[in-house]
Amino acid sequence: MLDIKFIRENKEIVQEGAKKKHIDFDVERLLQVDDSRLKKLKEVEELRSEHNRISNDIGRNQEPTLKVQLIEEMRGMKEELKEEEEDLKLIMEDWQRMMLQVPNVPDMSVPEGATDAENKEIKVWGEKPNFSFSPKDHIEIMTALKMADFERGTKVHGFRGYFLTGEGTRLCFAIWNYAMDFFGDKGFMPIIPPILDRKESFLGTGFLPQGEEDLYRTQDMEYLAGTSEVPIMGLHAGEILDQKMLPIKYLGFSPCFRREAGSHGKDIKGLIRVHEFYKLEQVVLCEASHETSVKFHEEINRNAEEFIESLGIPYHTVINCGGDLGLGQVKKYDIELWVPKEEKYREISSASYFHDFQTRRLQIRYKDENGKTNYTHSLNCTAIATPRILVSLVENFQQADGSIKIPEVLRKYIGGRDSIK
RNA sequence: GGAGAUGUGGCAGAGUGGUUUAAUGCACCGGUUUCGAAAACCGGCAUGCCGCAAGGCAUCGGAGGUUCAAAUCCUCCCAUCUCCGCCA
Repeated sequence: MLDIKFIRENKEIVQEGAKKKHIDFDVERLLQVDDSRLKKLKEVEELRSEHNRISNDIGRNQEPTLKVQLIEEMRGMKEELKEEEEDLKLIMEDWQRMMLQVPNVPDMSVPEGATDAENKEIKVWGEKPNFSFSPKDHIEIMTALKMADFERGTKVHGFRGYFLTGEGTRLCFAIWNYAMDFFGDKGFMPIIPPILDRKESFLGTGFLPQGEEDLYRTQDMEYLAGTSEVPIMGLHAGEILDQKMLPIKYLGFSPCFRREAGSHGKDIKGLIRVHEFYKLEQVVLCEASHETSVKFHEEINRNAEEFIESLGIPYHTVINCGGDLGLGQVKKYDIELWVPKEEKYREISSASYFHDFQTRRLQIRYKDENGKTNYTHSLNCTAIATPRILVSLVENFQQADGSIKIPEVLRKYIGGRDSIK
């Protein structure tokens, strides 16, 4: 959510921002609704003021006949006030609905474009493997090594189901434990949040009201989060933090549930697109300055790059174009890993910042040194997602004999072994 | 799942229909005093919105309702505590 005053004072910027994001939003219409909101608010408040004044007089007045007379008078006024309040309520509902739809303004550096096809590559790292044999895809490799069972996964879960078995499971634990150490060293506090959450945190982070169809919902009207960003952002909702607490850096670990509605034809096999997976996520709350947000955005994205580099998997980083940004995002980088069999890069990480878009919705604030209350800024970036990482890991490190070479840094987390056979 | 109790500012805590613009204390901030500090004294001290300002409106866990008037009465929801049941 944006500040209505900011919108009023910068309506061209907000309108241009929506256009760049390819989101259909009419700022003029919002401002018209806001005009009527302010007008009606003034009328209602004046009536209430008069109403309160006379009510207090009645309370103070001990003379019975005058009291009865005033109470009679108030009845008529009450009717008028009720009507006006009803009008205001309707306007407010319209206003709030629109306010939740105002897209945050993308940064100047975000490239134009409608879809992810127009994201711009800004970095390439690593050497793509040259195989002396015909490489296999991750499904074939992992099935042969009994690291995963897709057929039975489908039997038990249905479409997009999978079991991780044996060394596949061990490899995940190794990656999680390595990531805990790696990101822990960078000052992130590990945290396991509730992933079955009330709707407030989804509204606050911007996954609702848009995006309802991508979420699983329970019979108690709770939702399963698709990322620990949701509950972690909810963690400090409604709080006024001490500036000395900032920046707050959390490393969330959680299962993630995604319905993948509308993507039925895509990635129908393997571990690329699944309904449930596990993810370690970097979440940062920092002071309300654009420069600080940018600094942390670069930092958390770089953390994710360094993690991938330490594993030795070739990747590139892209800056997402306007049309590929979410409602609240100001700017986003995706890190994509090389998948040899497909001969293309696939997304593993996504780093975004929001300014105060999320924290305004969630009411996460802090007092600065002047005693002024500000909304914090928020950012998040994948640390590592499993089992998707396994796709690139097993395909890039597959050997002629069908085994997989384990990256140096992971070995101590998997019993010192250097390969999976 | 059942029964009961409770929910008031950063904290403690008064307030059960109308001089409550939410008492009082603690904490915190500023001042006086002091070489400096403590103590004492004086002042300030919730949040949001409208307004250039004066000022006004709203908020006592949340949402509705009754009333001329609600922290106070009613309904539903949420949370906490105590007990019972169930359970990894």
